[in-house]
Amino acid sequence: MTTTPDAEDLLRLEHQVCFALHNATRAFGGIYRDALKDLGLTYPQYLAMIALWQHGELTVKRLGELLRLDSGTLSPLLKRLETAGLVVRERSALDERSVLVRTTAAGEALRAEAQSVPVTVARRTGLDPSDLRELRALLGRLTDRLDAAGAGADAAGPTDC
Amino acid sequence: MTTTPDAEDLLRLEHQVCFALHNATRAFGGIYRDALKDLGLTYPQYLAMIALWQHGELTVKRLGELLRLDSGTLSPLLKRLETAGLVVRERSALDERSVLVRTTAAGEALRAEAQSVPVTVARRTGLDPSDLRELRALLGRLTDRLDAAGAGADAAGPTDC
DNA sequence: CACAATTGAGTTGTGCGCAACTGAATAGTA
DNA sequence: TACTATTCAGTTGCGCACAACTCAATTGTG
Repeated sequence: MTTTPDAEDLLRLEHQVCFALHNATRAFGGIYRDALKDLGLTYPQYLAMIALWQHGELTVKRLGELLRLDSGTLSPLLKRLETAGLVVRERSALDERSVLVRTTAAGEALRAEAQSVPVTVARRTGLDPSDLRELRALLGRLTDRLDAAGAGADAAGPTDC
Repeated sequence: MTTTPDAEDLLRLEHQVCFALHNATRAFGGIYRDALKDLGLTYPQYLAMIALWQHGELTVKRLGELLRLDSGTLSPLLKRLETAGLVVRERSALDERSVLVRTTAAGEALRAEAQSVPVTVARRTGLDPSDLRELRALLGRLTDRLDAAGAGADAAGPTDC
């Protein structure tokens, strides 16, 4: 049915969706790097703080689920946040395998400063809030789809070739 | 005009567009990692090869412009591709500051194998080509906008607050 | 209860991405 | 023609992402 589009065409840089995605992520990263400089946070650290502000005390595992990160990334990241005095880590008494992470007073204090970050980013980018909401929803669906495709064997529907 | 949305709301994990973007990029990365395993390439290396297949010989600088990467990232990446025997680097005779990068025979041979990668990825994700085209265009505009905002001072238009 | 399997956090190693820097080559200018 | 400024590639250092691994704690099963 679909005439196979010229194979050559598929390998053009401009045609790689993931490349466009990658670039947008990095461009956004630059904006955030700037906005977060004063807070002394990297963007992933900022996301971790957001998760902790929002949910309160979390295990490393739960935090990893929320942020889509494994312990290999989170452990050193949390260690840096702890060194910065923003969080504390403590073995769970109920399950000694788990480690509970929670914000310190300094970490909570940072929350007030962080309020301005989304505002700054929105202003700098000048993007329409409703467009952003739509984009976010679209990306969410895309990620779910890709995760499903990554987890199982072939996705694309049961009747696929 | 727009009633400032609750500041608390802006710091919710689900509301971070960049987070959604980041996650989609990483989810896509997983798919590509799989698809590229046989070629022995990482995703950024794959993009570099695509650029070289498409444009032929390129300076490191030009390649960096195409891929949105600086020499700090490209130099070691190209060194790895050279070690793998896929590209060669050579000082330009016209301008001894520049280094020309081009594919080897092995690098060209890999092109045939790489033809299947976009097909595999498309099949695994099962995403509608027209949706993808639209998403790519949207992301392109977003990136341009973010780059402009990052380069200049405040973007958001001249009449912004 | 004993013991294998699983779970949770951490470590190690590799590669990417970026800032800040070095050093050589070229361009621009007094 | 000297001399400064810029350009280009590369290096260093740091943080993130991920695979593969370790080790202790817990769970499941006989």
